[in-house]
Amino acid sequence: MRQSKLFTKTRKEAPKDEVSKNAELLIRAGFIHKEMAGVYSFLPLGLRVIEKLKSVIREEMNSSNGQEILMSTLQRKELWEVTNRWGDETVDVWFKSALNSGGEVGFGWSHEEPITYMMKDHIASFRDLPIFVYQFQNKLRNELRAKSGVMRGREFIMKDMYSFSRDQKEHDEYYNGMIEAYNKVFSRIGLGEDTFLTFAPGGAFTEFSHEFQTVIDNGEDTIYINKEKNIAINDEVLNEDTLSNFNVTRDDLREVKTTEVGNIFNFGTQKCKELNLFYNDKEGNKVPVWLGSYGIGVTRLMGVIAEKLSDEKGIVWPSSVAPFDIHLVEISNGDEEVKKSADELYSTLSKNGVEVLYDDRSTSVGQKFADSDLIGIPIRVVVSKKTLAEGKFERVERKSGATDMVDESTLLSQT
RNA sequence: CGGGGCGUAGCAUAAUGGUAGUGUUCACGGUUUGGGACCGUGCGGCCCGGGUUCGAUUCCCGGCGCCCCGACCA
Repeated sequence: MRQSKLFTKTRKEAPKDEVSKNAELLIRAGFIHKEMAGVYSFLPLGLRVIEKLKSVIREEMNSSNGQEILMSTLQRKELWEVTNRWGDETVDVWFKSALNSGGEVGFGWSHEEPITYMMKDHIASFRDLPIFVYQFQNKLRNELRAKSGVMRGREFIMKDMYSFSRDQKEHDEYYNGMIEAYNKVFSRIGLGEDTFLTFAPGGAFTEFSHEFQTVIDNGEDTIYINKEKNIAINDEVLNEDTLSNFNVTRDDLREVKTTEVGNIFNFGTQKCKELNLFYNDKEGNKVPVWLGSYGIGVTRLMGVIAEKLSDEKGIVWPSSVAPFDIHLVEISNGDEEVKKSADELYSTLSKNGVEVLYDDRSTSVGQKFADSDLIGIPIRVVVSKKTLAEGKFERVERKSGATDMVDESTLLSQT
């Protein structure tokens, strides 16, 4: 994409109503626009990051036999009344609205109830199971206090997967496989080192649920970790019992601030019993389905990455989720030869599937480099009189600043 | 929801009971040209409602919005 056509502008200063680093950087670089507290729109660069994150997650979900769907945002009141989760006393984040034709609907803050109910259409026999479905959906939650930029919003994009299994064994197998899939996701998007599978409060059926917690300075959760023993425990469940369970003492653990980027949860058979989702086994017995739910906060991930993987100059996107592969910057100052060389490189790279943001604007070098650092594409390629004279292109790694001179074929294999 | 803070131009920031200055962005002209370059000209603003006052952006009351701490967080 030619940057001269990109409608978004960068800013030197962050708006005063944003204090969180993620929102400051994402707004300054033109990735997102704030609509209201806790609600952000995604601009071209931001949307590209979201789509990259989605495709990494999608690949791992598909590898785990997940089938992608898209459920509605509007949800039936009656469904949630069945499980006693419509009332504001039980769920305090509901957005609700009245239908002009009468009745009331809810805006989905979760999809466990609707999807379980929907599966009644498709699950009748043990032959129909297991089923694994997922979606990327905007969740709407009437949070009392939105905060920390895109980290805790009232509207956000979430990947939610649901597993429907015949029995506990089948459920556990998938659940454990999903832990592996999640680890792959976080590792692929550059958060693997600092993301921990964390034991957290369970529900009525299990002692623990599992959260994926990423270490971050302004995190809203506190967990206790021991890297050597590969143990992470949410402070909500840190007690003597838990400690002895894991055969550690408090002194073995280090306290860190984190944010929850993923959560996997075992519902057992309760949800399906409540919503009357049963199947017939081989003997013709009516058996309740096992439900598991697996979430990843996609927009929150964007914030975590922007915040964690950044320096004083701007964002440093990992290549797996960067909005473009290469930031091509021409320093022609009106020199036709330089301009032509950059144009040609842009065209060749684009034709060969390299995603390039081409800074073809007639603005100062300083402006271009500052914007480039702020936007944070992993590789910058500079075309100037200097590089033209050498017959090569200058390649700069955003993360390290490492610079070398390369030819076109090297850049073609840059993805 | 409890506590605290803040609403001035697209963004950032100042002063003021007598209608507002600066930086940046933007437009135009000129000089520059490997790190947000310089000079000049120009466009553009006091959150909403009520009160006090001859006069309110300023003081008072209410509302709305935003941020932070806490509580909450499937």
